[in-house]
Amino acid sequence: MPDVSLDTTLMALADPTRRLVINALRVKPRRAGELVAMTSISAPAMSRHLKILRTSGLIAEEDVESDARVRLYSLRPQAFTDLQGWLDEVQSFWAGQLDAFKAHVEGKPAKPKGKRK
Amino acid sequence: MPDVSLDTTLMALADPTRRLVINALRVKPRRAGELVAMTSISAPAMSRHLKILRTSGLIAEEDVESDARVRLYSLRPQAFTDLQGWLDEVQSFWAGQLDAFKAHVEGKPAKPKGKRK
DNA sequence: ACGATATTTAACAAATTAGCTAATTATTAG
DNA sequence: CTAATAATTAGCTAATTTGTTAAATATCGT
Repeated sequence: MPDVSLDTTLMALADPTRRLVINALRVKPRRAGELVAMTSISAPAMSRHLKILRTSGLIAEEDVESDARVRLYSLRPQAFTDLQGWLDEVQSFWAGQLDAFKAHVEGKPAKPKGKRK
Repeated sequence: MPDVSLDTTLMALADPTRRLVINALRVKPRRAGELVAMTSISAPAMSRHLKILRTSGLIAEEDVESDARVRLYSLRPQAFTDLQGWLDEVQSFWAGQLDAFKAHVEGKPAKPKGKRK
């Protein structure tokens, strides 16, 4: 079962090779070998990156009919959506800060001690 | 010169302690000591986390007039915005591939997965 | 000036990570 | 059947990360 927590999502994305994979899969699903050819790392190294991306829920693995040796990888939007949700939450602080800033500019030394809004 | 690249942003966010700091700063700016008290790590460890967050552009450091020993840390929205931009780009693949995906799903019933291992 | 406080830097150990080559598994093609 | 291909797992090493304690720096209160 994939671990779709924010922690594993961000950990999985915090590697340049894995983001290169993500960007490659944006265009279309790819085989592991294709992804190896796009980078300068070995097949085993790529395999491990793909495993991390898979268990973190960022990509999906799919078998291909014509050749059972091949695994096709593609993006899964859910994990990205969750991350976006967290980012939106974090960003929401800014609206609050803006209010305080406006109050400050308009004459009040905004010192938000209590909870607002 | 903060490094605001996507790489450092994600690397900085891919640590639970640092995200805890981010979440704490959502409410209001905090001193380093406050952040230490919220966690179970030592002050030096927190100091290094704050340095990483600062050099990655996610937080800002500010001196406080009443006491020159303390540093106030607060969120900076720019780095988050950049990350959101990247996420939106990645997500855009989904719209573009919706048709192909629908065709795939509707045209080819889920095939039995080959048993491996 | 002196001791206490807030934070950072230094030095080091433990854990994790990313890479490699070699071996393994599964499947295809001749 | 045998050789080749696609991908993964195993075993090892080097580099990086996170944590700790001790020391350093700077500032405050008396």
